[in-house]
Amino acid sequence: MVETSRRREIEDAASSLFHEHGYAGTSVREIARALDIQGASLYAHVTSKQDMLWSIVVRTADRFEAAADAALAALGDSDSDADSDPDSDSDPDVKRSPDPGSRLTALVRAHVGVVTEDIGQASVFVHEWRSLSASHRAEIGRRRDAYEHRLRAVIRDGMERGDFAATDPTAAAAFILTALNGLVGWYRPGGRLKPGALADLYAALALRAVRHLDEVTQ
Amino acid sequence: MVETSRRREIEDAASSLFHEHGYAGTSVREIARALDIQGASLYAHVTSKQDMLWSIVVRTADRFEAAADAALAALGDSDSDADSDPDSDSDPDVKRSPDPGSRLTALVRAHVGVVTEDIGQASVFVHEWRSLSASHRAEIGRRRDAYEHRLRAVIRDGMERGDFAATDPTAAAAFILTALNGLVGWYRPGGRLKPGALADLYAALALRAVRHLDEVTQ
DNA sequence: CCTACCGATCGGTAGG
DNA sequence: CCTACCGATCGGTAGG
Repeated sequence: MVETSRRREIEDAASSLFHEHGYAGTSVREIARALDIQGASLYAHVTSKQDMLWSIVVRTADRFEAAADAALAALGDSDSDADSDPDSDSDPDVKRSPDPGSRLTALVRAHVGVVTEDIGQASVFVHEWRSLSASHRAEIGRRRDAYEHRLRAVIRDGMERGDFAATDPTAAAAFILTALNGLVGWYRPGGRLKPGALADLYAALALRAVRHLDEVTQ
Repeated sequence: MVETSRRREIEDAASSLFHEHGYAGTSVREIARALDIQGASLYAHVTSKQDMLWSIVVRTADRFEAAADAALAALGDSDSDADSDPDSDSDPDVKRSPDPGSRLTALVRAHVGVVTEDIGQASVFVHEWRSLSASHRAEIGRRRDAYEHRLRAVIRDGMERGDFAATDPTAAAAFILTALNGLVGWYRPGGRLKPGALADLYAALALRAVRHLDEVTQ
């Protein structure tokens, strides 16, 4: 569909401008200029400025959730998907999840991957949700909460197993998640640190932040 | 001076609205309405909307820097101020600074204190610098760099002394600093976690993030 | 701190 | 995707 690819070009231009100047600080005409068309011509493809923001935010939320799902599924975590891996040789009644350290590492690497893959979209998702309409904001709020809850559950699990240091799971999850999201403020594609190296560094920092000092898992 | 306190009221109203809706998303008339005056009446006290933003940002930058200075000075760090503490009994030629772990803890606690003390101002400082005019943005950029450099220096020092794990000091400082700044997105005065408890939790998380696993300093 | 007002720009529509 | 245009709102000024 031609329409779909043009729509994608518009959202790409919009997300990079929203990233630079914010949603409220970007005019519809600036988005149009980046595409070399007239401001009014944009409305042949989108119904409103809010429509563009909403598409970008939803698509990015999808990407974050899919990446987290895939990362946990690759570990053989039966909680991460509706149907568990039939090749798994673990007894589902005894220990259904891999160790919390591995799960935390997987979640952090997945999150960093999504951010570095498209810094503009990730930045809009992280910063511009305040500009969403009330109902859209509420919907994204629920999805964010569920996403953060998953990280919190890993930390709580690690604490209960004694792998992680005693801390406040809510504060620890917020600390780590905001650090990961903070990447949108300083990561630059083509910079000194490549996405893979950043994922390694951030996974190590996040894991150490919650892990017991006397653990020598890595 | 009456004028100064009225000016402060205006900046308080502005920072809380900038915090909620962003600089570009807040109109001068909305700020005026919060003060129960007409939009045009604001210009008896400020010269422009940008002028309000700049005052808030400068004042908050001052607070962050002063808090960090005081925190390090209280440890007896001779680098933290122009004139060193005459009561200090440490030999300035051998080891002029306290251990990196204490310095990191002090900086984190100071930062969290500034954020929790006025979440609106801190939020504007963290999020709205993109809305500053070019020259103002450049000036704040330099001050932010210097502030972050100080944190980086502590981390590098800790690595060289062997107290901290091998990591990338730039990435580690950014990780920690963005986690601290992320507080403006979820800290709420009067919430479950009080400023003191938050400072303790965040200091522990930041310290563990960079510290060697086999260290048992705390 | 007010009323009255300014030019510029905003998001969006009509009609092709 | 264009030209032409809309009402609303923007930051800010004049003059009191």
